[in-house]
Amino acid sequence: MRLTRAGEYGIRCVLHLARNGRGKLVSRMEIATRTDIPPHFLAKIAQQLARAGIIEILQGSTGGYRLLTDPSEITLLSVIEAIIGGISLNDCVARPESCHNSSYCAIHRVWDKANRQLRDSLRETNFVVLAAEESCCLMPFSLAGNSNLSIEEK
Amino acid sequence: MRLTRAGEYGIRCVLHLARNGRGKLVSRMEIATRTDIPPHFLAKIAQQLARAGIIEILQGSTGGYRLLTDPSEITLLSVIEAIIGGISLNDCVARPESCHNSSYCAIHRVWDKANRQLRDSLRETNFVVLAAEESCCLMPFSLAGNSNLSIEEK
DNA sequence: ATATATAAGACCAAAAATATCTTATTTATC
DNA sequence: GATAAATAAGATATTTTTGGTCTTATATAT
Repeated sequence: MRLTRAGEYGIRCVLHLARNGRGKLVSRMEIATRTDIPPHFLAKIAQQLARAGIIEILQGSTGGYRLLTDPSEITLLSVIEAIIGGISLNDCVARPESCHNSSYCAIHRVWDKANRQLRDSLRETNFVVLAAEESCCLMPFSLAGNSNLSIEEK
Repeated sequence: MRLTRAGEYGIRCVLHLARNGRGKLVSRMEIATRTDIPPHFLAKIAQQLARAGIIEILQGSTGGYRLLTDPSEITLLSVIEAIIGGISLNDCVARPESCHNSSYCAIHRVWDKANRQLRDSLRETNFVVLAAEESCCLMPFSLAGNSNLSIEEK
């Protein structure tokens, strides 16, 4: 497991939406601009977030994205796993059947424990906490503005 | 961070050596054959292990590898970090300067904590424990034999 | 000197990650 | 209904990482 760029973008996107509150609709282009995500890449990531039931995508000329659930119910774990799939530190953990007898394997147990701890840490963190605090990966909310942007897609 | 194939091979190599005891010299080809590692790839990995002070490489016609320290002092963490470099779950953790102000960043702290937990788990596990137990990633020691092999590199 | 081992680094191939492009669809508005 | 402005979906391209191989050099025992 590794936090890929896509995973990082997913976090930024949800964090931006969380700072706007649960129901607020934000256009893809605004999110992309504010959080410095390539717009087309964001589209792909948003689809994964939507499939996971985290955001809702609205089409049409006034479309955009918005959170489906309250930021307090959205954890770092759910966002990350929506983007990069299940977290597993090695194959052995993800696919026990790839080993002959993983239940007896000492190495397997170590990775399995580490994997559980990692998931627990990520699950403990929700987006109310993150939205409230400052994050170096994003502009502070106060600077982000809101405004009706008219951003051209090229 | 992710356990790459190279990291997996590094563990297998050290585990095989650990099962032979600290001072025992084992040829590269024997290790490669026993643990199913491509011989040339093993050479590369061994060099990293040697640079980290975990094994010693002996050249010449009776050369091979052997553990420099007691298996009880060798941890999963040291082997893995010898191969894949420092463990970091995201860039933010590896290079704090890559963020504007990572010390204030809520997301940073979550990853940092998870990272510490992971390293702790890996550091707790040494190769005496691993060598004693069965591991699905390797043939059981009893089947591995010892013998003077004359294995052709082709 | 020779045979047999590893050293070291160049090199290549495959996979994954990142990013973009193109065509289609949806929706509000006129 | 036509148009403009947004996203959908998937194909494609680029870059990076990983995995593996090959070649030439060096070391050591006999």
